[in-house]
Amino acid sequence: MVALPYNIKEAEERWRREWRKIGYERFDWGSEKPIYSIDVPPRYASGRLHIGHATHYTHQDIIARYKRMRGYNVFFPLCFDVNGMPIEVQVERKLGKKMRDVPREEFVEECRKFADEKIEIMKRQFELLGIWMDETLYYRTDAEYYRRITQLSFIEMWKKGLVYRGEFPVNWCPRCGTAIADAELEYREEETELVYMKFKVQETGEDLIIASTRPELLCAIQMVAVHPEDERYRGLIGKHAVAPIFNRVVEIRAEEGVDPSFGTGAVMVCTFGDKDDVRMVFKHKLGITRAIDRDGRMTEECGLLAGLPVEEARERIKEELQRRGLLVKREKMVHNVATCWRCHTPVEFIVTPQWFFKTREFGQEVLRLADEIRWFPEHMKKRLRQWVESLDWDWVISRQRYFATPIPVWICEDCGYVVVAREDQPYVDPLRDPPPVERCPRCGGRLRGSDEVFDTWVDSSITPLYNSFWRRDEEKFEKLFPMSLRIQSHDIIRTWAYYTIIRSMFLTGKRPWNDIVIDGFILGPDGRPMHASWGNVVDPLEVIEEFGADPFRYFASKTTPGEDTAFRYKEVVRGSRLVQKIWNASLFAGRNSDNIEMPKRLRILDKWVLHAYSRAMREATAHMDSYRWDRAMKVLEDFFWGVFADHYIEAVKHRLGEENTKFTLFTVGYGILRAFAPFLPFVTEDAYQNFFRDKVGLESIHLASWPTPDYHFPEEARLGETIKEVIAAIRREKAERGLSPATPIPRVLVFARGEVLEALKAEADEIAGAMRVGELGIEDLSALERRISALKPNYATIGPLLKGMTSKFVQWLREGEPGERLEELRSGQIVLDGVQVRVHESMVQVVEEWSYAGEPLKIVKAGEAVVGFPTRR
RNA sequence: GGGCCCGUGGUCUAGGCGGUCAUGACGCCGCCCUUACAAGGCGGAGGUCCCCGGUUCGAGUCCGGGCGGGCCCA
Repeated sequence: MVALPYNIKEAEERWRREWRKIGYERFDWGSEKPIYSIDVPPRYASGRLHIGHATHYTHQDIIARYKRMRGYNVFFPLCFDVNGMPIEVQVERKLGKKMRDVPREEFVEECRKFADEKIEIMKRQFELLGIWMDETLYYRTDAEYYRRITQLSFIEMWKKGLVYRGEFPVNWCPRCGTAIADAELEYREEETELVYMKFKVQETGEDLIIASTRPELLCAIQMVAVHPEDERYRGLIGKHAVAPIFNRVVEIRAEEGVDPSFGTGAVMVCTFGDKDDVRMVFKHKLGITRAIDRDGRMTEECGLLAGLPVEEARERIKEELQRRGLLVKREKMVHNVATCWRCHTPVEFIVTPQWFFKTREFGQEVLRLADEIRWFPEHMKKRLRQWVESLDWDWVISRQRYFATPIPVWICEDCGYVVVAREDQPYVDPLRDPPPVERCPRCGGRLRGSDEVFDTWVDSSITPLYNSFWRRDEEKFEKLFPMSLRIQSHDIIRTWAYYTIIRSMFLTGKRPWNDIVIDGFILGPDGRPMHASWGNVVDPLEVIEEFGADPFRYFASKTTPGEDTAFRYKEVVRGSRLVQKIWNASLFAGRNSDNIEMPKRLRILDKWVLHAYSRAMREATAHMDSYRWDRAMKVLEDFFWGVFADHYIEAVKHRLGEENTKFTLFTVGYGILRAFAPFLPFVTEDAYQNFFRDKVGLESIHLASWPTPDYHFPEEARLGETIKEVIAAIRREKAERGLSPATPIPRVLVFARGEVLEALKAEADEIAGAMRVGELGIEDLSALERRISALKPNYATIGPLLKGMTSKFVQWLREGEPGERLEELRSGQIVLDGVQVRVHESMVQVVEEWSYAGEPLKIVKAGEAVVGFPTRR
C-alpha cells in the first residue's frame, strides 16, 4: 500500500542509496553513441556549496540527463579546483600564521588536507542534489596528473614564443606577497584625504598647488601634468616644478588625460600611485623610482619615510608637510581602491620580474574563435568583446605563493638565463627536481629552481584540454575535442571563458567548446546579492532538508539562463506540490494503464490528449535544445497538470477498463514522467519503479529515452477541445451550485452545429459518464430559442438625459413587450406623454431568456458549443 | 564615467517577431472530501505592464531620454 501524502525526503534518501551502487552516470568508452561532453567548472573546494553553485550544477545535471535520454554518451566529470589563494588564505587563518612562517612542504600538506575535507563535504552535497557527475572521470587540479598538463602547456607556449619574463609594473598584494592579475582585483569605495601641497615653479619661484591622495609618493614623482586647455597653467607648460621636502625637480607637461576639475587641475605623476600613473610613465617615457617594496613598505629612496608601511608613511608625510607649512588644505573624498580579491588589502603597483603570457595582441583572434561558439544567451558574447578590447596588459601568470603548480623553470644564478623543463619531465618541481641540463648553457653558471607558481587560472583554463586527453591520448583527444558545452556564470566571462578560449587557441588553434551557456546569479530572497552581513544568505542544504532535492531542483529549473534570479521559496513550495502531483497522477495512470499496441479506434479525447502531448513534447524538446530549461519545464508542467491531470484523467474515470483508456494513460502518463526525469530525478524514479516498471522492464527511468511522440490528430484536437470545455462547464455549474462533482446532475443540454454536433453526439456517453449527467441532450444550435424577457432601466444613463421624465420612461418600459420596446429604443426616438425624446439602447439592460422546446435554460459557452442547464427543477 | 542586462497585480514571474496575452506561481477570500491527490478541484478580489517623449491607425512589446536595480570594467 502506498502511503499518502508522498514522503519526498524518505524516497530521495532511498534512491540516493540505490543509485550509488549502479553508475548510470558513467561515460562509456566502448560506446558507439555520439558524445556529449560538458566542461564542468572544477568546483573550488574551499567550503560548502552555496545556493548559486547548487543551482548551476543542477542546470548542468538537467542537461546531462536530457542528453543521456536523447541517446548521447555523456561525459560529465566530477572535478575540483583547489590551487591557489582562497585555500591558502583559509589555511593561514586556521594555523594563525602567515604562509611564509611555515615550511613550504608543511604548508602545502595543510592545504591539501583542507581541500580533502572540503571535497568530501561537497561530494555529499552533489549526491544530495542528485547531481550525477562521473567519478570515473574525476580530477583535481593539485594532483600531479593535472599539474603535469599545466606544465606541458606552459612548455609548449614557451616554445611558440608566447611566454616572456618581464620587468613590469604589476598589481601586488602586500599581505599575500604576490602579484595578482587585473582580473583578480576588486574595487571598494573608501574615504580618503585629498592633500593640497605647495610646490614651487623652478623658473619663476611662484607657488604651484598640487593635490594628491598619495603624498607619500612625493619621493617618486616623475612629472607634473596639466590639461593642455587649462588657462590657469598655460604659461607653465615646459617649465619645471620642485616637489616639497624632497626637492625633486620634474617637468610640467600637457596631458589630455588630466581632469581639470580634480584638485587644482595640476597633478603629480609618480611610479606608481595608480593605473593612470603606469600609463603616463610609459607614454612619457619617464623614469621609475621604486618607492614601495614587496612588503608594502617604503624603500630607501624615500628618505625620512624609509621602512614605514604605506599607510603610516602617508600620515607621516602629512605631518611633515604641515610642520613645514607646505600643506595648504585637506579635503575628504571618496575614491575607488583596488583591492586583492581574497584578502581585500589595497593593492600597490610595484615593478618586479614576472612571467607573462603574450595575450594582448591576440584580441581579434580570440573574438574570431568566440564567434565559432554558440552563446546562450547571445548577448553575453558582447561582454567578452568589451573585455578583450579594453585589455591594457598581458596576462601575469606567475604568483609568489606555495599551493599551486610550480613554474617548471630553472634560472642561472650568474647570468639569469632561463632553462625550461624538457617535455618529458613534468610533473616536475624545480625546487626538488634537477634541471634538464646540469649547468647554464650560456655561461656555465649554477641553475637554481624557480620558486614561483602559476596563477590558478593557468590550471583551470585548460580544463577542456585536460578532459579531452590532450597530450595524453591522441585518439581520445580527436574524439573529445572540442567539448560540447561549457556552463558558467557571467562574472567570470573575463577570466574563465576568456582564458580558456585563448589557451585553447594557443595550444590547439581551435575553439574549446561548441556551446557556452552563461548562467545568472542567484540573489537573496530580497533581490539583493547574498551577503552574510545583510542576513539574506540561503543555504541550499537547509532548503533540501526542509523540502527535498526535487523541489529545490524545480526552483533551479525555473531560472532563466543569463538572468539573475532572487531565490524564491514559493517556487520550492510549488516544486514540492508538483512532486506530489506527479506521484499521485503516476499512481493513477500506472494502475489503470497497460503497455499495449494502439487500439484501432481511439475516442476523441484520447486523440485530443495524445495530440496535445505530442505538441508539448515538441516544444519542450526545442527549448531543451536551446538550453531554455525554464521554458521546457513550464511547457511540461502546463500540459501535465492543466491538460492531462485536470481534464483527461477526470474525463476518463468512467471508462477505466477500456483498451483506449489503458493505452492512452500509459502512453501519456509514462511519457510525461520520463520528460520530468531530467528535472526531478527522484520522484520520477520512484513513481516509475512503483507504477510503470512492471510494464516497461527497464531497470531505471534514467535509462529510458526522451519521449518524441508524433501523434497528429488535428481534427480531434479541435473537437476534443470543445468536449473538454463542455465537461468543464458542467463541473463549474456543479461547483457553483455547491454540489460535489460526484453528485449526479439530472439534465443538461448541449447545442452545436456541423461536425462539432456530430462529435458531441458520438461522445455523449463520455460527457454524461464523466459528469454523471442523468439525461444529456445534444441538439442543433438552431433549436435554442432566445427571448428578451425584460429590460431593466439603467438609471445612471436615463437620469442625466431625461431628468424629470425618468419615471414616465420607466413606466413606458414596463407597459410594453420587452422585445418591441428594445426595437423602439434602437430607433433613437420615442414619444413620451406627447413629447419626442431622444433615447438610446444603453438606457436599459437587456435580460435574455433562453429555452429549448419551451424549457427555460441557463446558458454557458463551451468552446464551439453552448451548454444549457434547465432552470426549473 | 563606460559596456551588457533587468524594472509587469501584495510578492515573484512568463511574454517581448507591435493589434483578445496582460500568463502563471505564492499569498488572500468563498464554495466543494470527487473511486490519484484538500500539498487537491472550482470560482473570486487584486495591475498606470518604472516615468517622460517619439514612431504607428494601434506599444509591456519598437526608438530616444530619465529614474531604479544587477554584473563586469574604469
